Amino acid sequence: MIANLSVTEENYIKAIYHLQQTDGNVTTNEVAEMLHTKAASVTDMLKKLNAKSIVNYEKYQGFTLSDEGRKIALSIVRKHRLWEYFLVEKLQFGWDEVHEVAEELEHISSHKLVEKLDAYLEYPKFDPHGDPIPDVNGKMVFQPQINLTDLPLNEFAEVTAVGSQSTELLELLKHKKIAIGTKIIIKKKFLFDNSVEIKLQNQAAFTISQQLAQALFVKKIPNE
Amino acid sequence: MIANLSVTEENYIKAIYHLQQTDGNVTTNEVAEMLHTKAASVTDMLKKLNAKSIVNYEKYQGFTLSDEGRKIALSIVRKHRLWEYFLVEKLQFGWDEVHEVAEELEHISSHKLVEKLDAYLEYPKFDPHGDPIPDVNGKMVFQPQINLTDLPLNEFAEVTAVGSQSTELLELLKHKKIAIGTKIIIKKKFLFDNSVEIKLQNQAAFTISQQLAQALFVKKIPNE
DNA sequence: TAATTATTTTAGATTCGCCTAAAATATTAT
DNA sequence: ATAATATTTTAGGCGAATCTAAAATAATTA
Repeated sequence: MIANLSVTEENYIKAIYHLQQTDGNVTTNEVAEMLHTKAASVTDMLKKLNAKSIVNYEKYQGFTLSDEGRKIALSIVRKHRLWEYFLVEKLQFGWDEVHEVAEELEHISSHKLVEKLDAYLEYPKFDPHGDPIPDVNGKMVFQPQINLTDLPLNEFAEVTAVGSQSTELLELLKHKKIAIGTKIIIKKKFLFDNSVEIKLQNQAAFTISQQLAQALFVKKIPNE
Repeated sequence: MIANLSVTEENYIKAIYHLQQTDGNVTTNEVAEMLHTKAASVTDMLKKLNAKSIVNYEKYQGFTLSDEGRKIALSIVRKHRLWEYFLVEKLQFGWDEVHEVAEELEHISSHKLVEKLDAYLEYPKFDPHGDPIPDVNGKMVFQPQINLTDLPLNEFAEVTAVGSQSTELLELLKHKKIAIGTKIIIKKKFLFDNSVEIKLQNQAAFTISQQLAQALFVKKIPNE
């Protein structure tokens, strides 16, 4: 069913999928930027993926993943997040160092490997960055979560996900001792620069920038 | 130190290494056959690897791996065998189904991954087929082993390795219930076709072909 | 040793993914 | 509505890895 695809093709499919998730509609230039390539190369690939019925594409009219394309994208995302979980939980990698390795591992083709890995890890629902792991059918848990900037003052919450996997962000989080599962309260919001004063368990309050607050997603938890 | 190599280059290096191990000197045609490609393609690659000082090559005069080439080959073999061990020991794969998956996994580039995997597996010395796993410096345990056809009658021995990873061989071994570690005695050798009658623990004796006997390597063990 | 055969290498194409530069189309602003 | 700008696509080329067919060299045999 799932065709034999090159690593390059898979990377394009994944990029389109992720851009579709945030942007809604995706442009040639956005894909080019995400893959550090040029628009002309993207057009070439779109024609190829269109011929394989992985995207619906008409020139100058934009494109979207087909159902088949989405299925493929989900299987790649599944592999990526399972491997990340494996690297952190079993091999003791830091959650800030697994993304690149998983970028390679996600292209290993054996279906049996993925299913056995999933079983070995006991079917995790979220990866180390808080992103949901699609199951074998592509279904994933929807986690009701809000941006930290939208959390009301003095409400208890827990970090559930981060907005990107950039090493810069992860380095900062590590330094601030913020990770998935960290309990957090907003004590104050400063309108001048939209920075927020937060407090973690057993720690003095401190202030984080608007940019950092926007990169954090949380879910409310019952007050203790 | 270890250059950035394409998967294809790595596969050539590995092929040359393995052929060197058995044959001593390797020919263009042998490499072509092993990689299911043509002699002309091998020549092209030899020129490329020569330019990178990975092989010593002079046209029409044969070729060998350089020290650097051997180092690279060992690191690929190390990864291949560690992954095979992981697949069998942790993910419960059958030893007959891991070879192809490991062919893909061996090209994952992260050094840190290999070392952490090795630690996680507690530094195994042999892969599931009985082949030694090179350590981080390329050193591996030499296992004194003999071909089953050279085992004297009625001496206790234990299977330590198999001569190939072909699915055909592994299927046959599975059916005969012969695996790494199986205790074995030769009861009789038949000169007509060089078949041998063997006996495993708690089993009636049976006869195996010359071809199968030649594919089995054993070490003698103290009589019980 | 000379001729035949086998092996290896070169020459010239092909496919994939990429590029730059120019053309086509769409969007935005005047 | 037209002009200016931005985006996307085409055209043509390049490097990696492959192929087939032909040429060069080595090995074998008569």
